[in-house]
Amino acid sequence: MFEGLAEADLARRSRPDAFSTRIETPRRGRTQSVLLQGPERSYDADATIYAQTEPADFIYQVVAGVVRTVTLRPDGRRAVHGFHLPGEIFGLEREKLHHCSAEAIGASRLVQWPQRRLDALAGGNADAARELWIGLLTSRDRTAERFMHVMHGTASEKLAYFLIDLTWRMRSEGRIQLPMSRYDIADYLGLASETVSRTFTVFRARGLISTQGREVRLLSDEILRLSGADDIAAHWPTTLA
Amino acid sequence: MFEGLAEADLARRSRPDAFSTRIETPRRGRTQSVLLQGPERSYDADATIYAQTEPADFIYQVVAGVVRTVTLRPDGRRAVHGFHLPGEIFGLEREKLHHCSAEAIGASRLVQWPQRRLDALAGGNADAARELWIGLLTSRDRTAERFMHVMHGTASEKLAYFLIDLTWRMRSEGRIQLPMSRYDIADYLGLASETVSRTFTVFRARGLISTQGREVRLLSDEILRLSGADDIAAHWPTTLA
DNA sequence: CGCAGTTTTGATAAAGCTCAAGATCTGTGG
DNA sequence: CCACAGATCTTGAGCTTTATCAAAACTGCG
Repeated sequence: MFEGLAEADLARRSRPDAFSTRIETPRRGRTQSVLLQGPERSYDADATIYAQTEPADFIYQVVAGVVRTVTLRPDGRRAVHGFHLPGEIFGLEREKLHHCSAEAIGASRLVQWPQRRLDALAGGNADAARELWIGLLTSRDRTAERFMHVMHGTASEKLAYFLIDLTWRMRSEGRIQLPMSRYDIADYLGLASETVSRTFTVFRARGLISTQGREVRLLSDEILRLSGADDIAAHWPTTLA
Repeated sequence: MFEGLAEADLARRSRPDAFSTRIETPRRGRTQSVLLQGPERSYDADATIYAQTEPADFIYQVVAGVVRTVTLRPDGRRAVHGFHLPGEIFGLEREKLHHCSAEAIGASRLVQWPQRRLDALAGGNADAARELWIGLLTSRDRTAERFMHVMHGTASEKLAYFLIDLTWRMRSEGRIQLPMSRYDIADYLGLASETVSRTFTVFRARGLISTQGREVRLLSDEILRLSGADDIAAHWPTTLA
């Protein structure tokens, strides 16, 4: 089980020149590396892209929107494995079947790519293989990093880490529109949704952030220290919105 | 940061025929796949194999003994990323530097292998590349799986999962000699060492295990249910020692 | 406007952490 | 072989954090 956690970052976190093709994205005028090419497919809000135990024939790259990967735990609770942003790849499996479900959060557009063609790519082309390899190592490291933050941290540290990580991945500078609900965040961080809410309130009271609905502004870089995301902090812009 | 969590299982968890060479191990009469070959190096108990921020020139495979990978967190606490058993590989990094330290638990023997030769292997040989690829996917999945158990579980679930996982990896049937201290276990599971102790006591009282020092016997497969390690449970021998 | 879903707040209880002390184990020197 | 010292492990009591249960405020949308 437990696909998805990591692939989120396979493309985004790896070196910007990771894959063979690249396109200019309108967003913030930066280049965005692209692995997959093919016809786009649209999904409505809350549409299921694939379900647990379905054959894992394709991997996907997000073009627009956000996808969450999810499993239902034995006790009936939901665990969110990851949020997949535009440019990010998910659905890569070791086994023949998907180990968790993928659902669109809001209307989304995706590109899909057959798993077996990826195999060929990884085996046949040394450069591509190397880049895929680095991407996987990166995604493993990201999984491990989130693990450490979430396992050892308080609710504040978890949420701070979540906000910083998401802000970074969205290429934003201190102002993000959260696509997901408090429930999603809670199930992602291993907290109760009420605790997520309360922690937002605490952050607001301490002047670390301001919120309007799902829009969050980071007001103080104290939140960076809270998050313990040293690697991100090192590259953080000096001023916040 | 946060190397090590995953490589633990790179060799062991992947398909048994994962790598090109294999040897017969005396242990329990099973075969054990081996990736690395070369001169062995011995380490005393508590010896440091490599330290954080050192150049990551080699990867290692455990021949005998057990290795733990560790980082010191900003608040001074220690986080144990993984325990590496005989046959398992660790030290594979994406960056040029090691992101955590590796220490021998008890006297150990290791084989080392230059990182760059691994690069060549992955890029040049399609079969080997494929196997390394699968190994990494496996290790990612294992990290994610542990993540889910540890993030959402109670102390009992965490410890049960730890015991089951270790028993499985040690190819044991319900009786293991823990190489690591309660402190190590606590820092691995994100618990206080006192909580680990208390949970052992609870398990003993409920007749799930018996202990003598660091030897643990699993007495009831109820501990399997507790652990939620369904994937392992599916392959579990029907009787416990 | 009003409904359904979401977010926030409040009160209470449970789980696990901290501090503290006692018990057990292990290795070492006599 | 025994005694001792240091480390490891266990147990206890109180406290902090977070989950749980409950309800009120807010939001978006038909």
